[in-house]
Amino acid sequence: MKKQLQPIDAEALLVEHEFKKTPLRIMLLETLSLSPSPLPVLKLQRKLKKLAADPATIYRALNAFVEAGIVNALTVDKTKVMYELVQEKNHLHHIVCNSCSAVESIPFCVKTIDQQAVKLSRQFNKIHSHQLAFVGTCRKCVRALR
Amino acid sequence: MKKQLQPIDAEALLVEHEFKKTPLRIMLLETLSLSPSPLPVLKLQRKLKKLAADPATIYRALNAFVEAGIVNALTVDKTKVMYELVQEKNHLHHIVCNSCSAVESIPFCVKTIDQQAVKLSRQFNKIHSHQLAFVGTCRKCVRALR
DNA sequence: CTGCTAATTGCAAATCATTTGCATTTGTAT
DNA sequence: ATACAAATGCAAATGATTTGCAATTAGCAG
Repeated sequence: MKKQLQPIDAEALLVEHEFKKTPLRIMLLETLSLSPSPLPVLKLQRKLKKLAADPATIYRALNAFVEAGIVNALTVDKTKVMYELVQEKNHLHHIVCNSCSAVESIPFCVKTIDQQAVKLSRQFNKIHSHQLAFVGTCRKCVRALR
Repeated sequence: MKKQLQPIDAEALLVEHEFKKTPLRIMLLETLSLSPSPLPVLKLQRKLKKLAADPATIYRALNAFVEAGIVNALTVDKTKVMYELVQEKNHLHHIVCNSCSAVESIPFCVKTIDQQAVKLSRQFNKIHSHQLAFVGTCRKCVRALR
């Protein structure tokens, strides 16, 4: 049972977030929405090569999307930043190959990890480690911010 | 009930992993072992300033430790790499403030996340998101490697 | 304790992904 | 169609991390 990839309405998404609809941004969002796993910048550049897009422009677009909460930037190891569309079903869980760096998104949430972990490890052969981080605001900052 | 920090025997650890016992490495491991949370390179540099250690040396030591499995490199957001000692009780879970970037290690494992999540969010005020990644080896690579 | 050898370090230069300034182009509202 | 702000391309800047190489140091043998 493979996960069905829903193509998104990139233009609507851009309008919703008050971005101008440019070819690069549209194709960027569509590319992300059609990928079964988070994409590193290099792969995005390849996918967008028809547009002869400047790296700077791609970075600017990605950063703007992250800022707007449309896209999630994922960093599993030091050097590898990957981007993925933020979606309902997407709870930001991933599994990464420590050999070839392949990444898969995992379609379940923390709440059910326990039961799924076993299946998961069979699919992926072997899990060596995992990393979990919560992001929030600590009390000190909440105080400081008001 | 605060977590007790156990100072480690840095010299023994170095010997065990066939590293030479140099002042920098000893202090580096001790610093990491006494920190309640993962430390970014910048803070490590500050802590080691008595030794006037060259950044290159610190990076080399950290990379060697990570390679040896003594230290874990944690990257929560794009630019911030942090290092922490790998310890029995340390299951590589963290909570990060999205305002000041403070990081706390979380003393429980995935298996009990469900029950702990509530307490956790009270302590930390508010959790906006979380990120979980498993690292392992995919089938393709297992095949390729033999 | 002394000397030997390989590992470690400091320094300076190189690297590489990402960011930035600025002039030009493009999208959108009027 | 026009105007203005936003987006882009290009080249240069940035900044953390890495690397080459010569000098130093730790560990070991005698």
